[in-house]
Amino acid sequence: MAEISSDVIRGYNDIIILYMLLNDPSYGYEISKEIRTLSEDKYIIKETTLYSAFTRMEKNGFIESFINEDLAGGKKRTYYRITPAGREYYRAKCEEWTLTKEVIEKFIAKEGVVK
Amino acid sequence: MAEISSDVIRGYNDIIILYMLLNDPSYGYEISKEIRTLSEDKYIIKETTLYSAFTRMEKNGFIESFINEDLAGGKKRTYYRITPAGREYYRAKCEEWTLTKEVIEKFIAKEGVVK
DNA sequence: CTGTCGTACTACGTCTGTCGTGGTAACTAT
DNA sequence: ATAGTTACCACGACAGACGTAGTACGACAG
Repeated sequence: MAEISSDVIRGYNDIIILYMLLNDPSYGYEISKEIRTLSEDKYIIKETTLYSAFTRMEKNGFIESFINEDLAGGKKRTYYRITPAGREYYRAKCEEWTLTKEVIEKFIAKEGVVK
Repeated sequence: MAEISSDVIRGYNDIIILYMLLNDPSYGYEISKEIRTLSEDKYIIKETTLYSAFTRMEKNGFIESFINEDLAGGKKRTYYRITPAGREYYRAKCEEWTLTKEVIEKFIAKEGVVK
């Protein structure tokens, strides 16, 4: 199974993470597993990448954190919720994706062109 | 006209440049103009990005440089030619693109899902 | 004959996102 | 007991992209 290099996915981690928050708040560990599942094991986000994305996006106002303390055993978990600015950012990034995809495909040679 | 951010294109500059060398050797200035033309002004590669990609890819054995000294006015120009390893790298990157595209599109919400 | 524009690079330093390493801590199954 | 899973964070390294600036030559306008 081929895997995706980080430089190739770079710039898309934000929208991947935000996608996971569109409907409900969630937290790091769960999001990382969902990304893996949804991508059918093709993309496994690194923990540090994920958590540093949280920090960055919260600083930028795209997500908000809150702590859930009502867990069994008195454990805490940091949840994230997408903000309106985050939704707008997500939407813009999706549009950018469409454009980028079109551009890149101009540079993908059709079978046979690469002799 | 929307423009493409560098993080989004990161990881694809290599294949964009190599695509330009598939048929014939070329040089920096020409390649940059061709990228602009081919992408219909949607992607304008920065000079420094281009030239540092040349250095990197030559180090990796994907391209070879040679100097054309037979230009009017005794001018010199550095040309680049793709190597067999470069062709293989290009091919592999194109495959990776296909996979990446599929993965990312799983995280692009369909109209209406983003309420 | 001076100045600007286009051609064709190169050097240097900065920034940002990703990732490797390693650590903490509590619960859960064997 | 201990290995595994859950859940997270700090620190530093790295690499690619980019901003700024500089060189140098030719063409062409005024």
